[in-house]
Amino acid sequence: MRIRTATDLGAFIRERRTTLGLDQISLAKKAGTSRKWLVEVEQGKPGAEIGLILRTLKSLEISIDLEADSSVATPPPGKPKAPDINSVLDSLKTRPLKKQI
Amino acid sequence: MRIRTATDLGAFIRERRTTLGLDQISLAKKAGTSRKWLVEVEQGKPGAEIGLILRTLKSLEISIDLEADSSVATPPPGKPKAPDINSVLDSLKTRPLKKQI
DNA sequence: CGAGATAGTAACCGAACGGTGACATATTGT
DNA sequence: ACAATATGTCACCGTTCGGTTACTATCTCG
Repeated sequence: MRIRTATDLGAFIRERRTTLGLDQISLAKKAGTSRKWLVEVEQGKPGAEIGLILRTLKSLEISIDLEADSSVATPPPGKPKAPDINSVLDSLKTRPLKKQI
Repeated sequence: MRIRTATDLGAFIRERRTTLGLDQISLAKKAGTSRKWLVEVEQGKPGAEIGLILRTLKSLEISIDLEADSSVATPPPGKPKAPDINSVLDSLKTRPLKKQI
């Protein structure tokens, strides 16, 4: 996926996370960060630095591409995980089942 | 170029900058940042946030690719710039003409 | 040699970040 | 209905970041 903004980055991370069947806590722990930070990134909040990076690359006309290494779900060898239909649906809906009022 | 560390990122930015015949001040101004920050990034100093981003993407097995949009030097239309042989040499040497002692 | 340009470095400082912990909301399963 | 899980949000706070402003070193050109 071509990344242009912090929102792009957040969307891609979230999509990949749900596809892998991970919750925010698990990923935060894996990455050595906090859930708060992950929430902000997934929402596209441009932290100071990432904003500067994106602007710099733009100034240099450099494009950023992110790619999930293995097609759909490739949990680290040894952890089958079996993300069933639910996680796939989640990744499609990003969680719009909220209230619908 | 496949980006794996902050050092990769810095090297790529610096290479692209010199290829375009820009000095740190010009790029910093273009990107809306400071020369200090640019120096640190080019040296591969992983700011807090970029480190987290890289770790997160790694945790999700996402790969990052950077690509200079136009082959060699494509200054924004209207600014020919004409980077002569010198900048090309610079990009090859990264500035090892220092002292050589 | 001297002037100019570019890059690396340092100290200072206000602002923003990132972590922690708690709470609210929403969805799922029993 | 209830508990459990997951996400979003908030306040607090220590740390670090990023900008500014010097100063130095190196290289180039006249």
